[in-house]
Amino acid sequence: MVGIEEVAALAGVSTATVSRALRGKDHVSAKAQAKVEDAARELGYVASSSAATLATGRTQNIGVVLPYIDRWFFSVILEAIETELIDHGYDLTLYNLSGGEKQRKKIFDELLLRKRVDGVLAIAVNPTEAELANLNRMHKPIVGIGGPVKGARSITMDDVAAGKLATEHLLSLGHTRIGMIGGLPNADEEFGQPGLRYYGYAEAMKEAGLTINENWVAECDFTIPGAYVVAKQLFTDLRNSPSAVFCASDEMAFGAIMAAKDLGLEVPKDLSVVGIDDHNLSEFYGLSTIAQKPAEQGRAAVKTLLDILALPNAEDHDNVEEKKEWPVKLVVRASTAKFAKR
Amino acid sequence: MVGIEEVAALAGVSTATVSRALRGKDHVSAKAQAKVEDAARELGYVASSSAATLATGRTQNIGVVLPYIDRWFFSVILEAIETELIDHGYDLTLYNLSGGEKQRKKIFDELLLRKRVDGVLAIAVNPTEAELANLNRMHKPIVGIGGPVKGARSITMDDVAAGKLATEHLLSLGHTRIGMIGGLPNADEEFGQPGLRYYGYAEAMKEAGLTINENWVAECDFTIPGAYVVAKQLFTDLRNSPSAVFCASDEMAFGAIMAAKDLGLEVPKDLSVVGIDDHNLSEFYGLSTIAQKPAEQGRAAVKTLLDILALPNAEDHDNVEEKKEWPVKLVVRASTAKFAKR
DNA sequence: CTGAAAGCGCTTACAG
DNA sequence: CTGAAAGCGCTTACAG
Repeated sequence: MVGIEEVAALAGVSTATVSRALRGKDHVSAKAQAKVEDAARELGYVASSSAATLATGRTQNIGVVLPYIDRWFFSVILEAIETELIDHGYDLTLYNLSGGEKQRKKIFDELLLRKRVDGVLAIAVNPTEAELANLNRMHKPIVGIGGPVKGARSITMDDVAAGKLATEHLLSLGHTRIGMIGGLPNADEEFGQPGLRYYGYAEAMKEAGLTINENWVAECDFTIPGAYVVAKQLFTDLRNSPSAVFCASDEMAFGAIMAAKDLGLEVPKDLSVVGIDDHNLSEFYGLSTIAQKPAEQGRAAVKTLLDILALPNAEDHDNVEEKKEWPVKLVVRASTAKFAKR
Repeated sequence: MVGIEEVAALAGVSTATVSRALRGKDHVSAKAQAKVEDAARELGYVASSSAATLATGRTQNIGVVLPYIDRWFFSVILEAIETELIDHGYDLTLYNLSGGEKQRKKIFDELLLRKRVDGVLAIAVNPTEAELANLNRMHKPIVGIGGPVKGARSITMDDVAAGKLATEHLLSLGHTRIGMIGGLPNADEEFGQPGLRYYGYAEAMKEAGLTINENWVAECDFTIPGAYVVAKQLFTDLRNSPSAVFCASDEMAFGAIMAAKDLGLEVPKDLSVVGIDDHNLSEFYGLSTIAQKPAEQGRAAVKTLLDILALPNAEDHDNVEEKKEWPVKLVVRASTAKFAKR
């Protein structure tokens, strides 16, 4: 395990000069620079990050907290964040909240605070007041994605607007018998996104002067199989069923499309389907959807966080509430079409 | 930022006693223990991990290296590993290799060696000799999953056996016109799994005295859309097409099933399909497949790695080649049936 | 069982 | 531009 002393000895300079040369912060004579670089290379020297952290107070490490990994939105965003952090010389420590309350407590009360990370990225995780207070006490900035974080910065799309935009697309095509698959307002997700998307749907329907048929609104667990089952229920009576369905996620839309197919309904001739996400399989399914570009959201969040960390004063690292709205776009493909009697 | 000194002062003991009480390693009198715990709680003290690492040489952190996150196998295994590590008091630092050669070099030559991790878990990543030599120099154990690691321990299923088992299942049902979708032997994946699975298929066919029809073997990128396209090609001439297809992954099997459906073929009446993985959607698709249980593989790898790290002598941390075969099981569902003329 | 003190390996203000 | 030295905040062998 070669240390800085050995490099200094081989290069014939002090450890201070080695440190300066290798970090490239202070000026070092070209000659010393070269000697140090040669020595470091020859010995295969890599600085110990714990020693550097202890001396500087910076870990060059970001904690990422999320509730799932094995879901499209999360895995895409995680991959983008990781690449972006590495590019900026940061490591990523992963904290998955799937382990329940006890694990969450451990993560927020111990791990994140063990001076292990310089900042936190919270993906669809809403810290409690106490959790945030702890972070503030340590001057650890946190940036949220996938939902607004109370008392801190976040980047998130407007779920109500997304639901409304999707529904209005169906309305614009002449549909009036519009169902919805997704979460109802009381769903206990971290931010109630499912509910928010429902509100957008309800708002659009109301503005169009239409009433919602409650038999055509189905709660669902955001999975393909779940939506498949639920979608079939919407069509128990083909003489009285929706001509269009808004699904609160693309995966549910895939399930709905498959269910329709298996019932002998043609999409979009007999049924229009629109989702939210722009999943990487949406093009394959020809799904019209609301794109939310998670990879770009992730990169933007990394930039926000690193910009804060670049500020020299610790007070500037304090968390302040600041919502940045992420733009949302309708992508029209083959799963939606003008209403036609079937 | 409260440190150990403040806790010691409040508890009226030395920092040595605080450390001992909080780590629970050496014996401490019940009275001192209580005083320290109270003081630590009152101050919200959490030890600095960089200081602890510097003093002990242990980071309590494991580096996980993988080529993708946004793929079923990888996200499932990652989630399982993370939970298991947290349970054992370890953090997980994520290194995704999707950033190309330069990023890989940075990861293996700098990040992993910055004394940041105690050990490495490599998922479907095969370190080069030089990369492994670096790890060995630092006495960092590495355990591989999803492919054998040359010169180190690994847990991996036998891809040839899996391909053979899947093909034999089709043979046992009376099929002789068996196609395959997946990688050909020359595919440049890290370990050539695609090729290995093909060899299993070829071996089974040969042992059954059958020759392979090259028009029925299609290379594919392991995605659903890719397999959909390729599967349709297998059925350009329905009078002369396979009655069964072995797909080297479940996602490709899903694509094949959809393609068959869209062509008006019934699965399994007109076409039997078998995959490899036991993807979480396989039950939904009724897919017969070879289960490889990535979450369990991940947990087993964590156990192997932590067991090594628990050995007190640094030499015991050295890497030795040791392949542990992961058992594989055929799961029969609704996508395979006895051969029948169509 | 407990404390004083050395030491882990860096970084950086200070002095030159 | 460079070096000697203090200091970051823990842990642990040593002595008592």
